[in-house]
Amino acid sequence: MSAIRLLVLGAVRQHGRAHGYQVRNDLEFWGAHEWSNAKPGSIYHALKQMAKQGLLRAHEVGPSTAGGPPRTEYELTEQGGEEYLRLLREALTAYDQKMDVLSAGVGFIVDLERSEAVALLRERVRGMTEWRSSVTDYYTPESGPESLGHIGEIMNLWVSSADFGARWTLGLIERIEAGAYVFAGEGERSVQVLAEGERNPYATGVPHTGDEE
Amino acid sequence: MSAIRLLVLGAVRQHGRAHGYQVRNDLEFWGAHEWSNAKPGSIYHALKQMAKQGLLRAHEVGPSTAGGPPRTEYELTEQGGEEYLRLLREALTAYDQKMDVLSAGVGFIVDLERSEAVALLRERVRGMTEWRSSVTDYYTPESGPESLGHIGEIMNLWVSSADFGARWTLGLIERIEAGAYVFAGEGERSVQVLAEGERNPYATGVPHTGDEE
DNA sequence: ACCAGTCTATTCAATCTTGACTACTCTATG
DNA sequence: CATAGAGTAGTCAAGATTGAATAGACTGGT
Repeated sequence: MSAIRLLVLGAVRQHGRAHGYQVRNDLEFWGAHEWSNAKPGSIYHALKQMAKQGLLRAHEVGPSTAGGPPRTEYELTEQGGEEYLRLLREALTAYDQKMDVLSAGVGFIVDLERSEAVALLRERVRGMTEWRSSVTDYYTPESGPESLGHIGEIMNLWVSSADFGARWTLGLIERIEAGAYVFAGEGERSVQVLAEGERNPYATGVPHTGDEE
Repeated sequence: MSAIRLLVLGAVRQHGRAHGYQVRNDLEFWGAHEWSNAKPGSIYHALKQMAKQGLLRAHEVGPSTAGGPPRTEYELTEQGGEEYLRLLREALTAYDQKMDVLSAGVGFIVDLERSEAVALLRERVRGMTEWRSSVTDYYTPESGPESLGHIGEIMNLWVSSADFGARWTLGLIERIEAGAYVFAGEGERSVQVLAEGERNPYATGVPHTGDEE
C-alpha cells in the first residue's frame, strides 16, 4: 500500500469538500511532500481514480476568482469513509518498513478512539517481534551467521530496524496511554488544515531534500 | 531512485551474461524479493529499459533445454558498468530513508575498495546529521514543539529514524575498518550467485511477508 | 499411461508515479 | 503601464510497478 490514498482521503475528509489544489496544499502543510510520494500528479490521479471507484463524489465547479482552470471538488462517500478508516487502521498495524505509510497513519491517528489506537499499535509491535524471530530463524544458515559474509549486514540492518521500529512504537503507546493528544470523542480534533486563502508557512521552499534523484 | 536498476545491473554483472530468469533467481537468493520491489515484471521491465538506454547489450538465445520460451541474455556495456558504480555509490551515500536502496548498496559494497566504502558511508552519516538539524530547526515553531500536537510525532519518528540510521551506519563503518569482509582488490570476491541449475535454498516459499496489501 | 504439480521463462494490461508543461490571474516594481 | 514573477489549478506523456496469465517441459505417484 502506498500512502497517497490515505493522505488524500484524510485531507478531503478534513475539509468536508475540497479540490485538488487544496489537498495538495494541505499535504505540503503537513510536510507530506517531504516523506511521501504526494506530488501533484499523484494527488490528482488518486482523486480521479477514487472518484471512479465510488470512494469520492466529484462536483464540477466554475473557475475560482483567483484564476486558473475550473476546479473539481470532491467529498467522501460513505464507502470512502469506510475505506479511509480501513486504510488508517492498516497503516498503523502494518509492521513492514514503509515509513510514509506509518507517518500518514500517525498523522490521522486521532481520528480513532484512544483505546483502538493503542490496540492497533500493540498489534504492530506484536507483528514486528514475530517477523523478527521468523527472519532470524529462517536466514541463519547451519554454517553459522559468519558464512553469510557481508550479506549478513543486510539482515542485520533489517532486524535492527525492526527493533528500532518496535521501540519507537512502544514509546508512542506510552505517551498515548499517559494521556497525550486529543482523540476521537474527547473534544475538538486537532488535525490542522489550511483555511481558504491562508498562507502556507511551510510552502514549497524545498529546504531539505534527500541526496538522491 | 528505486533499488531495481542497481539490483539488476549488479546481478547481471556477477554473471557476466545473464537472462531475466537468472537475475530473478539471484535476487530471490539474496532475499531481495522480501525487501525490495524486485518482482518479475519489474525485473524484465528494467532489463528492457536499460537495454534500450544502452546500459545493457541484449542477445537473443534459443529456448533452453529445460523448456519455456526463448530467452534473452544481457551483459553490461561500458556505460552500464559506469552506471552500476554510480548507482552503487549513490545508494550508499543517500541519507534518506529508503531501506531497499541501502540494502542493495550494502549487498554490493564489496565491489568498491574498502577505503571508498568507508568514505561513502561517512558521507552518509554527515548528510544525515545535517538533515537532522535542518529539520529540527525548520519545523520547530516559535510556540514551542508542543504546539505541533500529535503531528510532532511524525517529526519525532523521522528524526529518531535518522538517528538510528546514523548509528547503524557508524557500526558498519567500524566493522569495515576493523577488517571485516573482502573488498575489491583484496582477493576473490564473495557476492554469491546461483550456479547454472543450482537449487535456490531460499526459494519463493514466502515464509514471512508484511502485513499489508 | 495419465494427471497434477512444479520449474523454466517471459509477457501483458491495469494502475501508479514522475517531471514537465499549460494557462490564467494577481501583484509589485521600475 | 508594461512586464516579470508568483500564485492558482490542473493535464499529460513517459516510465515504473503490480499481479495475473501464458506455455512448454519435466517429475512423481497411481
